[in-house]
Amino acid sequence: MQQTLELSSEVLAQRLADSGLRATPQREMIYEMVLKKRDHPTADEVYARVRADMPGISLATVYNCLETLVQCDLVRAVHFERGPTRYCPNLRPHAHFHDEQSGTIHDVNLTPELLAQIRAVLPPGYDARTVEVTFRGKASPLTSSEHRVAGSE
Amino acid sequence: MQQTLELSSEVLAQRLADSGLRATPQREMIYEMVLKKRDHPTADEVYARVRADMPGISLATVYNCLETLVQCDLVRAVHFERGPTRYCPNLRPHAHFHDEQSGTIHDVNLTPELLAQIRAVLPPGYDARTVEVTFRGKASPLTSSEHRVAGSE
DNA sequence: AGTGAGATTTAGAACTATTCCAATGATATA
DNA sequence: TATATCATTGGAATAGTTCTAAATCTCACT
Repeated sequence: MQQTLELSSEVLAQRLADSGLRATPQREMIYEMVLKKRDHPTADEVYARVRADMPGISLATVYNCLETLVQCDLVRAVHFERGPTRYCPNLRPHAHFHDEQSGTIHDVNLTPELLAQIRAVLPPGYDARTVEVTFRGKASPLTSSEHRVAGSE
Repeated sequence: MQQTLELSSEVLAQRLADSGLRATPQREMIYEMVLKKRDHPTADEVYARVRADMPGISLATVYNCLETLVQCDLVRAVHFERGPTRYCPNLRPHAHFHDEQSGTIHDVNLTPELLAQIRAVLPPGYDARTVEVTFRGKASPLTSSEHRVAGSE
């Protein structure tokens, strides 16, 4: 598990610089927070977590920073159902399993092969930048704790 | 193309009855409207279309009826991005291609085989009721008109 | 046909999530 | 250090949806 071989703050600073943006304490804090707990928080949840360490931050800034992180390809915004946008720090190809009973979300790895097969259904002329796969159903309690990767509170 | 071999109003009445609900003019009208133009309208768009024929209908009723149709499995609610819920009358297994330039949505057929393969990535204990596949990208104009199945205005 | 129970519709208020805005504060560069 | 630009902030504004309470309709039963 090489998580901090490259410091996330450096990755952030680099990506921001690439887009002509500045590294600010708010952006760093929010990026750290989203990476730390690898679930799918809403802006409000991020706001709550960040305020513990940075009490003066505003909700507008949380929205701004999350949007910036999305622009820099450091997190992804997802919309599982109607309701608040959720932010996903997992950048590897994966599907989302939405447990309808608990409301939790589990990441499920996708192989490049399967992704290629899915893309193959597109008629010529369709150029997909991204592919999203979402399951909805129930995960039986016994296995859900073992396989659980991430979920909302 | 056997679209009205079984009258859609009868299908609706049956499904409603199955759930102990009544067939009302508003429910029938909204169901007809959604079937007639097979795109992915928002509640507001349905409201606008329905009002032409039924001027007194309220937006709340449109929301209520659409929700009822979703409960009866006659249409599906989809959320492509932050923004209004869209309603999809296509009940066959299909993916959605979201053209990022035009904002239009195209249905893309999915084979049962591919769906089975996708489901196969789930670890044991995960029981998926539904699978959703969404592409985002651009459809080149030449082919998009040929393959276009449905889109928002 | 009349009546009551419950289902349905309606208008508008309330609510949630998000964006906009104008003022303030921070930063990099000349 | 002045200046231009970028970023943050709080509050107002907006969009989409849900809630609420009253009016209306429908059905089953007389």
